[in-house]
Amino acid sequence: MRIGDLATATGASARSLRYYEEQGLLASERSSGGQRHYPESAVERVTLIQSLLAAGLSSSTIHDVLPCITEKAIRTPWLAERLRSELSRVEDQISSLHRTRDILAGLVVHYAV
Amino acid sequence: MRIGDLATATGASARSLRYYEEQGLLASERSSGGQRHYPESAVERVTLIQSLLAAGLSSSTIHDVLPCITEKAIRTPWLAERLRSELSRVEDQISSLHRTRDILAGLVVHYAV
DNA sequence: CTAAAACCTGACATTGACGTCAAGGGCAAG
DNA sequence: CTTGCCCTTGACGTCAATGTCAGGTTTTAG
Repeated sequence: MRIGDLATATGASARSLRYYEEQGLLASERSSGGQRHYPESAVERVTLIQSLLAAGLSSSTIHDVLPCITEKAIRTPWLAERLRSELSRVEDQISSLHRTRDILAGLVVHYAV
Repeated sequence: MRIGDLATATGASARSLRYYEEQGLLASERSSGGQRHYPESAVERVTLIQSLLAAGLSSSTIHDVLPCITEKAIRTPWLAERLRSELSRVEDQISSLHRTRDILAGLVVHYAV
């Protein structure tokens, strides 16, 4: 598929897809004319990238952490530690959001008309 | 308390506190010399602002929604709707983060050394 | 073959919540 | 009164992901 197809399939803009590639998060084959072509699996890859970005991971962190999904060889202790660290960051973020949600919910109850 | 005290009490920088005031999120009295003074209650107010910012609310949204905590008069249907809308945004964000956490947790299990 | 649609690179613009620096004024201790 | 620290406003810088525009090339439909 070409970049426009991938864009509509994932909801990401073509600009974002090129940016992901520039950051080393997403690979592409090039046609003889230089245009990007992606396998079907790229859809899943991009939605994963979107999830991690939405969770507040930076693209450089994702770059450090994402390859382990496809390349099994680089299973280092450092990577495991990095993953655990990001996981706990996300868990902290979730519990913080839970408290904030409770605050908002309290307001909603209080201000229901 | 002065701005430095409030900063150390909340962990926010003095710059951030001035920014909150500029955005209409935080009030202050001024001394004769023009320096800001805050009541004790400002600590709670600032931590609340921090929570809402961390939850992804913009400062302008917080501006729309925060006064209802202190000023009881402005209980409008519009405000209630706005609150509900932000609440559901935060809830969506939480469940999205849950999925992301599960992905990361799966990776951690897989790459534990 | 030709026109339209999609794509390319490169560069500058944007947004939001701040950091940071400059140049000066306020305020308590000695 | 002076020293030193904290404060003031104003302005410009930052960062990350993305928008947007320009000028040119490739691919596709007819």
